[in-house]
Amino acid sequence: MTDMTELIDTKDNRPYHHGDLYRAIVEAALEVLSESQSTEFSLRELARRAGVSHNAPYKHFADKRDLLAAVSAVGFELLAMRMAEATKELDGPRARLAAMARAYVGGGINNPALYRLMFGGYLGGEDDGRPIIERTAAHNMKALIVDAITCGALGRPISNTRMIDGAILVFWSQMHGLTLLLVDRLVGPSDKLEDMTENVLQGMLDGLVSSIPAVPEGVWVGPPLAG
Amino acid sequence: MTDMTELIDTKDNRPYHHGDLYRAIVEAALEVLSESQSTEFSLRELARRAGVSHNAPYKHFADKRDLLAAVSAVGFELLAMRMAEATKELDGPRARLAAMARAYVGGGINNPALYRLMFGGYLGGEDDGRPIIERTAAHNMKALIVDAITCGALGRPISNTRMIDGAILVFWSQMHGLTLLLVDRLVGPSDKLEDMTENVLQGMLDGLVSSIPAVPEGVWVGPPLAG
DNA sequence: CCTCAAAGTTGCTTATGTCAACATTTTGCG
DNA sequence: CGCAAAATGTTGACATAAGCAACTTTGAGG
Repeated sequence: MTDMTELIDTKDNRPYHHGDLYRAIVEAALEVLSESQSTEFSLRELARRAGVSHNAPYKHFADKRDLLAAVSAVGFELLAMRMAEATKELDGPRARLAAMARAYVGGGINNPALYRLMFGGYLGGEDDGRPIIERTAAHNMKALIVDAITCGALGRPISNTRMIDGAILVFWSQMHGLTLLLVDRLVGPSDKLEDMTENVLQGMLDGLVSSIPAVPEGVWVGPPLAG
Repeated sequence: MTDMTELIDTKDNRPYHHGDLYRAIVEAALEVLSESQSTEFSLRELARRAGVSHNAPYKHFADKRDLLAAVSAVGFELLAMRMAEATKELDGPRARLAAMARAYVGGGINNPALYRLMFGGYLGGEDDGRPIIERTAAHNMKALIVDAITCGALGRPISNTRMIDGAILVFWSQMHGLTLLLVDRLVGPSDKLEDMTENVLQGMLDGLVSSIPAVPEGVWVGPPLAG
């Protein structure tokens, strides 16, 4: 269990009535989410767990969507930490990439509901322009992948951004897809996760080493930054 | 727009009070789903649209989850049709696989909420053993991919089931991941979908042609059949 | 015809999201 | 220090939803 205490973005730290409701609510949400594996919990339930009245959370979150966005952001931070942790002691860029892949897939399996929430459209809100926070969180995560690739995970250092994006696109979709198929039990069993990841990764990296498909003009890879 | 009239699995066809509420409700759900791009509509809303009382749907669906499972099943059928349609006139197995990939990704982009619903855990219900229907629907879809691969999409016919599953695992996760990254706008823009699909597909197929990673012992690929 | 089960209806209970008005605490500032 | 304003939290209310129960209508089959 990674310690997530530092992660939650408390707007301020002055101990008030409750002390730190914002954090308490987000933590409760993470709890309920991983217990029930569903986002269909109620704000009131979270309030109850935090020992406050049913309307207190509204002083910190505009609505449920807003709360879920915050949870999603924490999820991205956790995943990024997992990936950073997994690669910390590793030198070879390829080994690092492989470790990241394992961490990525493992993180998803570990808490499917959180993973689905993170990638489930709560950060796409171009429509109502609400959540910006988790975009940057997702972006941080991407940076880790970029790093491994530029440093030569594909046999040589890469600097052409089109190619970097191309490689990331392949790597990321592959891992993302594998994770979700595992999460949704369309492939499995998930205790063979390591083998499967290794397998898929191996093939993909071989393919990338022989030819990196540069991304077409105008394509972006990674969450679009605010604006 | 594909005609989906035939797809919906009406339990029986006797025209009763309403005539065919089951179908009407599922159709309403598909409508609302693609309009609102959210599964957070109410059964009552569907009942309203179908012109029946708020409780009528419960004669056809045990609960909301059950209804969503049925919708999900239709989604799989639609996707399978799209894929079949896209490959109908094509001979070369590789061209067929590419066309299927385009259809798969395109189908997701076309109705993100439906796609998320399909792959969003409503068919994993080992926990409560509810939905079986959509598993087989998903399975039918897989068959199309198997076909293309066994027929030589990777340069030669493949018959080793471990290798077939390995190839499908790679192909499927890659397409699935790409689709969801596009759907969630983590990569884009989605009007460059064709280019990106082609790109990713190209690299992946090249990789597969040179070496097909056989799946490890005990791994399954595709929805586990009932039981 | 007449009975019965399927299909649909009305009404109730409990729970939720969210708004509004009110109470309390903290902070910032003269 | 002292107080006004902002930040937090509370109570109450409203509209709406899920789902259960009891009742009514309708079509099918003996």
